Amino acid sequence: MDRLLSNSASLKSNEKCDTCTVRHRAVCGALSTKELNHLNQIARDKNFSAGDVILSDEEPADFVGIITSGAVKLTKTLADGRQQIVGLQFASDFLGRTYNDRNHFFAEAATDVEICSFLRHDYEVMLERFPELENRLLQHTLDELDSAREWMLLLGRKTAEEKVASFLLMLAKKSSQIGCHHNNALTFATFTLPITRTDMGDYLGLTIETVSRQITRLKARKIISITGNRDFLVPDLEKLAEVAGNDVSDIN
Amino acid sequence: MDRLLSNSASLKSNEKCDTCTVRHRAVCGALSTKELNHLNQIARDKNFSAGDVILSDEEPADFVGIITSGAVKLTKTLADGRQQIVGLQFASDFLGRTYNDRNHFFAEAATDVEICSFLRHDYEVMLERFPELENRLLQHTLDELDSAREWMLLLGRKTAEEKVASFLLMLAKKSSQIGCHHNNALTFATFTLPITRTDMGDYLGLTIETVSRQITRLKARKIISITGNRDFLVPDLEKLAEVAGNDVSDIN
DNA sequence: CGACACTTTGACTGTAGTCAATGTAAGTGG
DNA sequence: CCACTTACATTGACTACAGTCAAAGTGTCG
Repeated sequence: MDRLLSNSASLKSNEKCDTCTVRHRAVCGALSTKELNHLNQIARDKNFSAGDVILSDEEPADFVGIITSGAVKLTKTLADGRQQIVGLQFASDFLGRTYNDRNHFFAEAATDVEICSFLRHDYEVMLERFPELENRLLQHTLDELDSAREWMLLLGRKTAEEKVASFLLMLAKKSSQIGCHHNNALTFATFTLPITRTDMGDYLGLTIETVSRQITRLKARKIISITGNRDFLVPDLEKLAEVAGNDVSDIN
Repeated sequence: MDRLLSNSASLKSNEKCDTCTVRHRAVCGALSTKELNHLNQIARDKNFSAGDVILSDEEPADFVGIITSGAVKLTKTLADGRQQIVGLQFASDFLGRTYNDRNHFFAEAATDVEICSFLRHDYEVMLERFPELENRLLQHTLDELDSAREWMLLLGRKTAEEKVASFLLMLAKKSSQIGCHHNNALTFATFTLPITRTDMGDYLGLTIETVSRQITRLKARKIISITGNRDFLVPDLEKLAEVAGNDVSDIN
């Protein structure tokens, strides 16, 4: 602990957890104030600029962490350069692989990113010490698995139009979680794309041209409208959901 | 417990765990003999015939379990009937969703299936009581997430030929885990398809016709040969891996 | 043997990919 | 302030890979 306390500049103060914007949504929300204090002691902030590689599949990662701001893309690449984004993570998401020193993907900062990080080994000790923390991580991992499987359906069976609509719908729903809820019947949404068209293609298993064409079509059909370059407005989420091809039971 | 003990016919005896073929690979491998005894008390065997629905995404599932024999496919379906298999599970895999009474997919028996099952609530109590068990479940879930992401790369970016070759390679590797290891340099493999061509298509995001054509091509190129109808022989795994487009670092 | 389910093969089509050019916006330096 | 660069996005013409529709082939079981 002395080792960790020595660099006081990058250490988080106790109050930092109290004012943390993601605390309740993140895995640490499972902990009591006292327990949180222990975690606090070993946490340190890391900052990345858009484009930075946060984790590589080549070298073992020595840390894990919770994203406190920004967007992170998890990518896998074939030998000839074809790329697939296998996960997009935002504030409050857990980043990194416990119990395995090898990642099977890259994590890249899609925007500027702030991470509340822990040395992997130290964090694993905490997991052992606080079963609630491990339980919360398990639940988070199960949710991620559900999302991954939802995306498998999209990649394997949806058309280009449905793929693009599904992605925009996902962002629209995410933004409304953070922004204001209208009286249960949320009908419209605005949001800003956190990633480029190329990334959209890599996330949806499409080329950038196809993504662009589908966006143009959705615009022409008045299902979306674009203000500025990356700012989207969806006037009727129901209509977008219809195009996305989700059946009623879908939550994601 | 009385309630559970009453139906002695379907109860597992203590010895059953000792002779269990999947014990060491499954999540219960984390437990000591004494702890295992507790789990044993609440376990009961369930049997399903090929085609049976094991879990539905419509009704909440009240049980979870470990597959002791057979193959289970996890499926998701769009409103118009397009289907995607989002996971294939075999002996020793954990089936079901803890901490959530809603499944987001169907689980269907691809072959006849035997499951060592637990009431979901009872199992969650065990998870709380034995942190090693929960830890093992977390690790299993993390591995499943890794596999799901590997499959996202396949679905989003691989060609039909690469998809089929990847699937066959996966089965070949799985069979050699169960069968005999040759002195580290395993060059050939034989295995039996656990699923139909239709299922292969649903797993790979292809039509049955495309799957069939690609298999014919691989046969013509002598990369695989088929004995009987579902029995495959791969003379040179390296060559198959090359067609599958996996880069060297891939483990799965 | 016939019925049925599953698989293969063929001819044709269509969706998304490829290649190429143009458009747009933000930033740099003369 | 304007020309220039650079990165990102859109649009167009053409192509190809996988999908669709249809028919024939194979194997299994009663």
